[in-house]
Amino acid sequence: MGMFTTGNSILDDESVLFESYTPDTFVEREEERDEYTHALSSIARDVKPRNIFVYGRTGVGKSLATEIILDALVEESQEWDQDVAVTRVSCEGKSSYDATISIINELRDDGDQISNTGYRTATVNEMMFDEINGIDEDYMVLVLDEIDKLGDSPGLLYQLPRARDEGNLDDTKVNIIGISNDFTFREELEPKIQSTLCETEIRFAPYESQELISILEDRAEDAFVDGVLEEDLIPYIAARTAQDTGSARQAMDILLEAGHEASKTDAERVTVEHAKTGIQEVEKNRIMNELRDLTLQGHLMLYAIALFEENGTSPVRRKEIYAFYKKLAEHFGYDVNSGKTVLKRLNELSANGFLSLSQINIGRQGGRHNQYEMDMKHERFMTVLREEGTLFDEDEQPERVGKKLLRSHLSDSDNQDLSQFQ
DNA sequence: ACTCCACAGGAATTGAGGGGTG
DNA sequence: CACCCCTCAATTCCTGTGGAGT
Repeated sequence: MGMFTTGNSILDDESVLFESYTPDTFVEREEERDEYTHALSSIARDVKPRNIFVYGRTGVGKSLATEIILDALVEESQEWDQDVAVTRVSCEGKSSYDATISIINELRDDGDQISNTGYRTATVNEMMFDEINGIDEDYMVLVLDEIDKLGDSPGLLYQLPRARDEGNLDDTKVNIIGISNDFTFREELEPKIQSTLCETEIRFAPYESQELISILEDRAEDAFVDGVLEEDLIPYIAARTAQDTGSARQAMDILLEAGHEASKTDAERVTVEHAKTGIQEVEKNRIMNELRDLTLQGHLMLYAIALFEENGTSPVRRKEIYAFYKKLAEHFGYDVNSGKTVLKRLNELSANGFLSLSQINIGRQGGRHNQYEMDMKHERFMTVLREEGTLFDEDEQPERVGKKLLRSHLSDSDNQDLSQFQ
């Protein structure tokens, strides 16, 4: 059997389960979609719609609903004799400045793009308003996806909703749709921005088990060969996912991994057992992806903590992590960062869910300090670390190398305490 | 109720790296 | 070319603080 066989007896067209796949029909989420469509429908009467703020966790259908509804809007608006331009920008990992440039480039021709750096902020803002004023359509819908990931909130969000009042925009009627994964984002906005940006709010709740079942069944029909899914499979995946995140994305990933597992083992049907493996696989991929986004220094820090964890000295305070991290960095020949930088990074790792942080205060004798421990199994982290290959080659064993380093570190750092045992 | 420890975490700053304009 | 702008990682400086011991 070749590596890329086409005659798979389990999977028919797995791409239906990929993130990149956009289905043309949308199952579930009817209420939200009605609300959404309704909010934009005033264009038919030539009235500028109110700005829309959409929120809900990842994988609950926000982006897909937006895409489908806006496609329909562009099409239907012809019947109403209105032209609508849609511009979509993802704000993930961008500052206001970057996002503004993305909007400009989105509106410009391919040959006329500007660079991400170099211009002063005022110039960039002016360019954006020029572009927006320059479009031919009567209405423009500007979708700001992942708006909560915008690095510095005020800039762009302050400019845009108020641009009309300030006289920066003329004929074009700009409507903003902000999409956020974070519920608290809205409350953190300045009242002024909040009231303009969130004129209409649409909340997408996490999917419930039953809804996930219909989504999975819908996709599975095209993705798998008929009749290969064990009866309990989809309900099982749906139930597990509903308890965890309620994300259709996650559920589909698990289903796909279960399918892979079944084909890999030449099974005839995809079973709940395969799904269990799938769940682990998805979790591992998640860690791997997030790990890939971390710097080498971040890997070093996690490695240090994983070793403490393996040694059974579970929550470790920053001071100790730092002392050991320093030795690791020297051993591997990397820069040694200052204590403050390490603290900052540890807190970032906690925010990303790699570590969990607890504050300890032992009063007069010791004051206050932070303790960290891994928020995942250290064995799993070690595997990913080896496969990732930043600190180690595939054939090396991080555990073995580290154990030795930790042991020698502990013996030089407190040899007074240790001497009484020898 | 007050003290006082050991550190947390914010602010300000720097320096390298990206790239603009005239 | 000289000079300017934005970003990002990291550093130093410094003020803030929770609660056991008194």
